[in-house]
Parts: sequence; structure tokens; C-alpha cells
Amino acid sequence: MSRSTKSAASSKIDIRGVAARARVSIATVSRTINHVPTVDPALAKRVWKAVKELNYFPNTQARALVSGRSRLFGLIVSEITNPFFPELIQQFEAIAVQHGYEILLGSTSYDAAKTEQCVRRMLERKVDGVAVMTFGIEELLLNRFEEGDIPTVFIDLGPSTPHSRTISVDYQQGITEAIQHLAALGHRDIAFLSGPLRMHSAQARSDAFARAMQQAGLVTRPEWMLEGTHTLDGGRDAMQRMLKTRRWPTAIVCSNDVTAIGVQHALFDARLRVPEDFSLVGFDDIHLAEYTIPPLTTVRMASEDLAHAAIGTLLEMLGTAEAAAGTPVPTHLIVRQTTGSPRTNATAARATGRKSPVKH
Amino acid sequence: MSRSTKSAASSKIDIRGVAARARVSIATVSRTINHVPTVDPALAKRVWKAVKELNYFPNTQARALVSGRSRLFGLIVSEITNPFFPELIQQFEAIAVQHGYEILLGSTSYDAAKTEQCVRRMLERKVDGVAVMTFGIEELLLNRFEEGDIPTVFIDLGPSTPHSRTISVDYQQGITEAIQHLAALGHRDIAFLSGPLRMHSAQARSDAFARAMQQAGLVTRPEWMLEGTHTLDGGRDAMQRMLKTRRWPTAIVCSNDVTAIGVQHALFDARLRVPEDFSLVGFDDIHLAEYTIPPLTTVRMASEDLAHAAIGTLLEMLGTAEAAAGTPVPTHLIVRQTTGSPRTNATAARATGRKSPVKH
DNA sequence: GACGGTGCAGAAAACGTTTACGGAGAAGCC
DNA sequence: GGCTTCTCCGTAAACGTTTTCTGCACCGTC
Repeated sequence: MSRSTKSAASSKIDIRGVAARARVSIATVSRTINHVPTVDPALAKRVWKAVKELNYFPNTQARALVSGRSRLFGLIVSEITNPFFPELIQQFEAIAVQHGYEILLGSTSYDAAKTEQCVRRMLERKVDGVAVMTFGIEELLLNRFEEGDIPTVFIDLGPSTPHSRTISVDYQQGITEAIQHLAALGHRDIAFLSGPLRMHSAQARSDAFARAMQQAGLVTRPEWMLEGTHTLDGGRDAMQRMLKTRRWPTAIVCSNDVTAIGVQHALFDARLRVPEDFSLVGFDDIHLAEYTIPPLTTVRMASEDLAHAAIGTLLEMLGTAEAAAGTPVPTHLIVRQTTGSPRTNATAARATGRKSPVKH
Repeated sequence: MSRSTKSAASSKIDIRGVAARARVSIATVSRTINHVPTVDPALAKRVWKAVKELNYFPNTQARALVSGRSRLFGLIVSEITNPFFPELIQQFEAIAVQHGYEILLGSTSYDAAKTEQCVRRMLERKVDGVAVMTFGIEELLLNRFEEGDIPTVFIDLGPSTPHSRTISVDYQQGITEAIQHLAALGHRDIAFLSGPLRMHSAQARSDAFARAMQQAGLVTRPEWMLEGTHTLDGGRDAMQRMLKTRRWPTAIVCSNDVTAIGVQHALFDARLRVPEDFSLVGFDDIHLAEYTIPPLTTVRMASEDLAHAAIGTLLEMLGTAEAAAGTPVPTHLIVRQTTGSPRTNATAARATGRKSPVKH
């Protein structure tokens, strides 16, 4: 209220206004605010004073138009309502801001038209680079972004071209830990509930599961390798289907945490108990995993690591940063309360729905 | 791959290129793609043909620079990791896109510096309007956005000025339903766990609770009016504090769903059961509410309605749409499984931690 | 047949920056 | 002291659009 003393007619403050007030040219103003070192300290001081007094800030559009850089990173994810992605977005944004970039968000919702629109928006707004964590977008990106010469990083496992890189994740480590943990508890019949297998990261988790089972000397039964959708509903539906079959596993490993929560719900509805009747392992370790009832044992993949690697790679491709070591993002098991020893006769639970005391 | 036949050197297609190929002036190209009706159909056809062939799309920045409209709406929320907001964001974006706008997202994380930065970003990118659902931002917005002449809509209960409007929500309806539901089940001792009271919407929910209690002839005890943070951790912590006090309520109404999930977790940790030992009501009806164990009784406030009203108001302020009826966004109770009759002696549960059969 | 009106395309001026370029002055060298 | 070299500022040309304004052609009217 008392602040806008002389900047009352301030709706139109541009670089010219600042130049006039500081009694320098607009070029000097530009150089000053862009921290070009060759400007005389005395003039710079006058410029900053004028900037402050007039409450000036540069017009991003004009700046982008002439410099060719928008200082914008695109981030394309599958679905913003899956809690893992907001956590990733938050990290991604925080790190981007540290490097002077902002983010333009796009979610595909697993829909071809929306995906197409996403890519188009990114091109129209002239993003300087784009990070992708979804599927079904590869050919679009390669056709269009390469033409536009836009660096692309896939999280994870995308095509590798001169314009695109991949952040790899060490799925094997965490999933092997999970299988070993279950095996140590006495489980032998373990099912895997994957995400949509068209999605590279879902396929990779599925493969890691199969390998870990083999290493542990356990057999994977095909009917216990289910394809889900990485959603709450998908987890619930898949579990309900499995409950209709004759033979049940004693443990279920899920490709992400929301799928596991969906499974928990299906079991609750069927009056089955976790971990007494079924042990359950998730993947991602979203913040919510700590708050499910009971708290979810899960494989942690730090969204911060992902975001860090993605932006580092992007900056490197833009020539702004040195090549960072391309070590895969690590994963590891977090044991909470959805895993326990299997019942000696698992199918007994089916009819009774009895409770056993909550472990602690 | 086969598509880019002659657009190989296509990285630099601008309006001039299209004009040359269609043998018209750039003004005609501009008019055509902006659907100005005074262009000759024959020429328009040639232009569209050239656009297709060259895979042309306009440069958003140049367009915004000269036209003064960025076709961008800002959306400022508290915290993207609270699942309610992604749902809102998704709806908001979908509706914005329908009207030819995109959204620029900002989250304040309840932090003054981040809030300041948010506002600045919105101004720099020259958003055409901004919708706000957080707190502590009002004076910033009024000082800065009014200068920039940017329409602002608060969801809900913000200051009312020539430049800003408010989307109101009928909190009373849903919360009254909740209290009546609990009273009918036999509850008299009902606590309220609010969000941060600096936030208007949190304060409004708290007020609605007090009024509903009074209408139902129940007394609200001050020590049962707790202030939370609208987060998982906040809900858990508040409940843990309450469990240390001497006298417990039999039911708890929470100001949002994640708070309720936090409460559920605290009760689980303390070996107390929902709804046997405590009935629990949330607010928002996020998708996840259906998946908690047991599924959460909650007051539904449709994020779609909020988004719809916010964008409608924004368009109206921009003169693009007619004044829509300003009816408050409705709320209503969704009964699931976290509410039931209170035990005759609630404190009995404290020591035993016994189970009773799950209701259905 | 001259004249005013109308319809529609093109020329050119913005929009607010960055940056290549030229030039003025100071400083260094012989 | 004159020459070159170096600093650092200002002028002006971009960047890719939209939009105003001008002008041409065509039409109907008297």
C-alpha cells in the first residue's frame, strides 16, 4: 500500500523505462541483469537501483524469442493422480529452479490424443529439454523432437539416439532384496502384479522379478504373473481376479505402491488379512506407503535421485554441465508390516476369514 | 520415419516459410490460422495445405509478445503432494485446454519464499489469469497482480476486489450431514481436526463444524478443536497428542482426507480400531478415500466443480464468457466404513486393544 | 461513365528483449 | 607523443508473430 509511491502507473515498466531512469542504454540494462561481467560497477549500481525502484522484471517471452532459449523444461508423466508422480514433479521442479529453469507439465493419462497434444504443447512453448516417464511416446518424440533439436531424457529405458538419453534404474537390487526377504520368511509361492507391460519401467520390474525368483531357486508360475495398470483400481481388480482362481500364492509383489494399496483393499473386502493370509510388497515407496494399514513393505526408488539424474543429464546435453557419472539409480527394500511368515495352510483362510493378532 | 519427406530441413519453419509456399503474405497466413473470417476460401485452402506439408506450428512466445495474451492460466496450490490437488489440477487443466488455455503450476509448500517466487513466475510468464487455492498470498497478489491487471480467483474465501473474485463452497451442507450422521449413530463427543487456520478454507470448515454441532444440540469442547496441517504427518501427530489426554471423544471429523488417513495410522499404531473405538470422517473425497482400510466416510467436494467454477469465473473476468451463476460449490456426505456406533464405554478400548468383527 | 462503398490482401509497425558491431576513450608501448 | 591495444558503452538489427492501415479491385447506384 505504501510501497507503490511513484510506481503508480507501473503497469508498463519495460527495459527502456529502467534505462531512462538509470541514464544508461537498454543494452547496459540487459547486460547488467544478465550478469555480463564487462559492465562498469558504478553503472550497474545505478541500474539495480532503478530496477528496484520501478519493480522491474524482464518479459520472459521477449527474452525467449530473441535468445532462442525458453528456460523451460518439459516433464511428461503418465498420470498426475498417481501419488508417485507429484513427488517426482516436486523434486524435479525444485532442482530445475536451482538451475534457473521452470517446468512445463504434461500428463498423458495413457491416452493417445492427450499424448500427442502434450508433445505439441512442448514444441509450441519451445522447451529447452524434456524428461519423459510414461510410454507410447517414443516414436512421437523421436520424430518431432529431433527435428526441433530438443534434448530428451527417458526415465527410464527409452530409445537411445543422439538426441536422447536414458536414466537407468537398478530395479534388480531392490526386487532381489524383496524376494530374499520373502524367501527367508518361508514364502515359495510368490506372484507378481506388474504395470502395463508396454511401459518399459513396468516390463523391467517384471523381468527383475523373474530373475530374482530364479536366483532364489523359486519357480514363477505364469498364472501368477499378472498385468495391472499401475492404478488403485487396477490393483484391486487384478487381486479380485486372482482370488477367484483355485490356487493362491502366499505373497504378492506389486509393480508400484498404488497397485499394492488396491490389492490391500481387495483383500480387506474379501475379509483376508495382511500379512497373515497374504504378504504384500510394493514398489516406489511413496510417502503414503508408511500410512497404509498395515504400513506397506516396499522397494524404495527415490524420486529425488530420478529428478536429479534427469536434470543433470539434460543440462549436460545442453552443454551447461559436465558429464555426470551415469550410475543407475539405486533401489532397496524397506521392510514395514505387510510381510510376514506364510500360514502353513494358506487356503484355510479362504473360508474362515478369521483374525490373528496384529504383529508388532 | 517416412513422414518427413521434404520437411527434412524443417527445424526453421516459420510463418514466412508457410507464406512463401502458399504464395500469400504472412498477414494472410496469420489470419487464416487464427480463423479470421475475412480470408478468401481459396487462399485459406492453400495456406492450410502449406501448414500441413511443412508441419508448421506458430511460435507461442512471439504470439504472446505481440498480442499481449499468453493463453496461460496460473494455478497456485499449497502442496502438490496432497492427493486432493493433483485431482484438482487434472480437472483444471482439462477444462482450461477446452478453452484454449494451458496452465502454469505453482506450489507454495506453505513457504513464504516459495510463495513469493510463485507469484513472480506468474508475472514473468505473463499469465492471463490466476486461480489460487492456498493461503498467505493475498496481500502479495493484491499488490502485484492488480498492478499487472491480472484477474484473480480465490478458491475459496479470498479478499474481494475489482480484480479478484471468490469461488465459494457450501461447507455447511456436507459437514452438517456428517454431524447428523454421527449423532444418529449415538455420538455426542465429537472432535474436529482442522487444517492450518490461517487458510481460509480450513477456518471455514472449522466454523461449519461448530455451527453444525450447535444445531445438533451438541457441545464442542475447546480441547477437541485441534489445529492440524492438512498433511498425513499432521493428522498422525495431532491424534497422538490427543491420545495422551485424559478424556477422548468417540468420533473425529477431519478437515481433509489425508489428515484422516494420518489419524487412522496413529490409531493403528496405538492398537485402536476404526470404527469400533473411534468413528472417523474425512473431507474432500479423494479417490484414495475409497481405498483406505476401512474405507473412509468423508464429505465430498468435487474438484471438478471447483475447477469448472474457477475457470468460468476467469473467462468471465476476461470478457470471454457470460457471467455464470455464482452458486456455491455443493458438498455432501459419503458414508463408507469408518463410522459406526460408539462403544458404551469408549475408554475400555484403551488398555485391551481387542478386536471386534469387521462390520459389513 | 463517374462515384462511393465494400471486401480482402499486402506492407509495415509494433511487442520487449538479446547481441553483433562500431566507436570513443583510456592505457600501454616504443 | 604517437601508435596500438584494450575496455566498455551505445546503436541497431534481429527474433516470429499480430494487427493497423493502406490500397487495389470489384460492385452497385445514379
